[in-house]
Amino acid sequence: MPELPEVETTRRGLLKAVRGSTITGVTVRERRLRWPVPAELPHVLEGATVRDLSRRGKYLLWHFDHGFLLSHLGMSGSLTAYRQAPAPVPHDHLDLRFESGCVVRYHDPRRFGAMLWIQGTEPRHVLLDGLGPEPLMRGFSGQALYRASRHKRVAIKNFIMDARVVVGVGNIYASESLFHAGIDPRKPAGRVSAARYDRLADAIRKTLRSAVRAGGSSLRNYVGANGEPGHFQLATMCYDRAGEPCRVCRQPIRSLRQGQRSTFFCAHCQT
DNA sequence: CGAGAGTCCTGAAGGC
DNA sequence: TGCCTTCAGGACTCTC
Repeated sequence: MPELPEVETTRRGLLKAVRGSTITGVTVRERRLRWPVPAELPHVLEGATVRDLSRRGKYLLWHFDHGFLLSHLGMSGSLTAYRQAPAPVPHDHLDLRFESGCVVRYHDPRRFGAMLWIQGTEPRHVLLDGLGPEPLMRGFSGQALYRASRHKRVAIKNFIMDARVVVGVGNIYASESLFHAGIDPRKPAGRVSAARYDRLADAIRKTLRSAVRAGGSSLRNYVGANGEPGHFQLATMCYDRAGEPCRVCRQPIRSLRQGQRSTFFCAHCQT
C-alpha cells in the first residue's frame, strides 16, 4: 500500500495530533510484525512527549527526548489518529494513547511493517544506514542516478526501486515515472544516457510531488491518517492498466514481471 | 561483489 | 457454494 507519498501523507496527517503531545499509554495487541515489537516499547514511550515526526524514505521517525520510534507501514499498514478510538478490529496491532484523548492506531493485516525503538539522541539504525537520497530534496538528480548506474546490468526499473540508489520509489511510482520519462523499464541501468537520467529524475520528482499533493494513492485499501482515501489511482498512466489503451498513443499497455513485481509500460512510448 | 530469488503474512479475486 | 491458485503498495536476507 504505502509508497513515499502515502507515508508523507500519513506523516502530515498525524503531525498536528501528535507533535508536542505526551503518550499516556501504549497497547500492543500483536508483537509479531516484520520484527518483534520490542517488549520495552510501552515502558519507554509512556510519559514521553513527541517532539517531532519526520520521514526518511518510507520510514517514519517519532522523535522523543530519549530516543526515536522507527515505524514502517510495510505493504498493508496504516496509522490513523482518532479523537475517540472505536473498538479495535482484527489487525489493529498497536495503539498510542495521548493525554489529549487522541489515539494513534497501527493497523496492518500482512504484518510486513515495523515498530522499533532507537535509544539515544541520534536516529542511528542499521535499517537507515546506506539509504540513498530523498527524491524530493537536493542531492537527488539525474546526474546522481547516472553516476550510480555505471556498469550496472540491472533493469532500470529495479535500479530505481533500490533504496540505496534513491529512497521511496515503490512499484507503482517506478512504472509511472518510467512512463513519463519515456524509458523502457527493461533497459539495463548502465546503458541509459545522462540526458535520459535527467528526464527520469524530473519524472520521479513530478510523479511523487503530484501524488503527495493528491494525498497519496488509493489503490485498493489505502487510507490516510484521517481515514480519507487518496486519489492518485485516477491518474495512473500505466500502472494496473494492462491491455488498456495508452493514454498517449492508444497502443495497449503491456505488463511483465521484474524481480517478482508487476511492471506496466507502453512499448511504443517507452524505448 | 552484483543480481536474482525466496521469504515473511493475510485477504481479495478469479477459475473451475 | 467451495476449493484452489494467484496476486497485492515492501524490503530484508539468502544463494549463486
